[in-house]
Amino acid sequence: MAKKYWLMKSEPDTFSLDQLKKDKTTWWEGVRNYQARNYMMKDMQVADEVLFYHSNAEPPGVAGLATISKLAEADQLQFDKKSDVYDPKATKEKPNWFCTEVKFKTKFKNFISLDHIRQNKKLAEMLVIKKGSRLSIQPVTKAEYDQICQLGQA
DNA sequence: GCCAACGTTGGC
DNA sequence: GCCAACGTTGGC
Repeated sequence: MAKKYWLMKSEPDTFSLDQLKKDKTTWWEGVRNYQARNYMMKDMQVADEVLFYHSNAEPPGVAGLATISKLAEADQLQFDKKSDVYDPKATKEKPNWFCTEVKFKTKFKNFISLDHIRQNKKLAEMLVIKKGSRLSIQPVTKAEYDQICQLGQA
């Protein structure tokens, strides 16, 4: 299957690209949106490329790159009563939420701010700049991915 | 199955 | 901290 390209949002106060660099890999836990979950469960493949996006940040934007390192497995936080993303309806036999493992790849030389994306005509179709697009995992095209890489590493 | 109320996201 | 946009919940 052809490689796919994604944008994954994280709040740097919660989990930043620098943290991922330190940890090397992380399970992308805590997603509680079905559309985002389905992307992880059904569409993501090992070696898919990821734009690591800092949301709720100053400024918001793409901080660097990651890759998918493992296919989706049950999100362990759904079983953890102390977690604020605990799901009482989920059981180990029938988990409700899944997440992939994400591996650090690159921290950009140039942070690509949301503003910067908006100003680039080649990136005009990206979901992240569409009004009200809150989805925390979004597909991107290869062309968009390549363009952002080029800007980030120039 | 509709839809109003409510909660969350995330830029500003 | 505000609030627009959107997703989810739950009564009917």
